Amino acid sequence: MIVSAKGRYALRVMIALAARGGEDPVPLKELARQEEIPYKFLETIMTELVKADLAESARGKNGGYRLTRSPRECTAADVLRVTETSLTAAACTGEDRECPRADTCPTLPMWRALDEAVDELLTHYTLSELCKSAETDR
Amino acid sequence: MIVSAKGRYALRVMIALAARGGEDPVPLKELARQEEIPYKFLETIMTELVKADLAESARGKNGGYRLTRSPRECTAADVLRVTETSLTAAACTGEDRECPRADTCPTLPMWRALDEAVDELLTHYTLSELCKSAETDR
DNA sequence: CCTTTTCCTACTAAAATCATAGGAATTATA
DNA sequence: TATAATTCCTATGATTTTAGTAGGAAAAGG
Repeated sequence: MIVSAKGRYALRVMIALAARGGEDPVPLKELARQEEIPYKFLETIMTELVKADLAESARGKNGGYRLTRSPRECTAADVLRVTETSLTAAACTGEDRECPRADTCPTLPMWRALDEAVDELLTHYTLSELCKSAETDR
Repeated sequence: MIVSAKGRYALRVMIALAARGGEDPVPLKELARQEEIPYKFLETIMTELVKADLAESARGKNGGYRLTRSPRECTAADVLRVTETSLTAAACTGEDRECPRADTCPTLPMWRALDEAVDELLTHYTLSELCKSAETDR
């Protein structure tokens, strides 16, 4: 499975926030209920999204979360890069882990192509588009 | 990480077999050494590839493994479909696990698009092409 | 019969994934 | 200023997946 539950939850929540339009912060409780995501798990997810500056929080009564950017300027790739431990196809394609076989590895070009294809596709989906398809599809 | 070590090993071995040209079966011992893959782990991998009819085995002395098909008719997708528990983006996109939210899920179309993109790319790489790029690249 | 090989059945260790628990800090508002 | 609603922080636990190991049975060639 390419995308973890965490990533799917994160995307759903971001889309839900986008659908709300934006002014008032939405409390976690409400998001968790609406999206059927375990409350405490979602808490850890929101923390990551806030740290990554994709969402911002307001503490205390009437607090909650909202997006930092316009839904048109936030892509699925942005979100998933935060939640997924790795979006790259193979260990060898990151900057960090260069495997010793890299020079002669026959599969490396394919992994790179795969990375690129995935990245490009995910970058094409913005939150606002994802909102729209939820309305119009089916 | 999209592709497991098992899948990367499997591809490397299939490419190695393709590179040999084909008549004589290649013993596991030799493949494991050449490709630097743990012997016993590779054994389990080969079992799966044989069951999936991508490779065939010859037991006993002078035995080993060889490809069942021409390298031109075996793609990376064929190999990875055997080794990866799931190549689909999200749990909801398989035939088996239809999540209850599928009807209104805003992300489902994207997961489907992602699945298609990955599949198409991996289907374009045949073993024979992967062999070639190992020779000509760099 | 001996050697080389695959085949079969189990087991295990480590890592990642998916959460849960409990309480402290902050804020609006009555 | 008390209270309720909220996020923030730190830690822990359960389950699943991944990656690999162990030991020997079965087959085949010479």
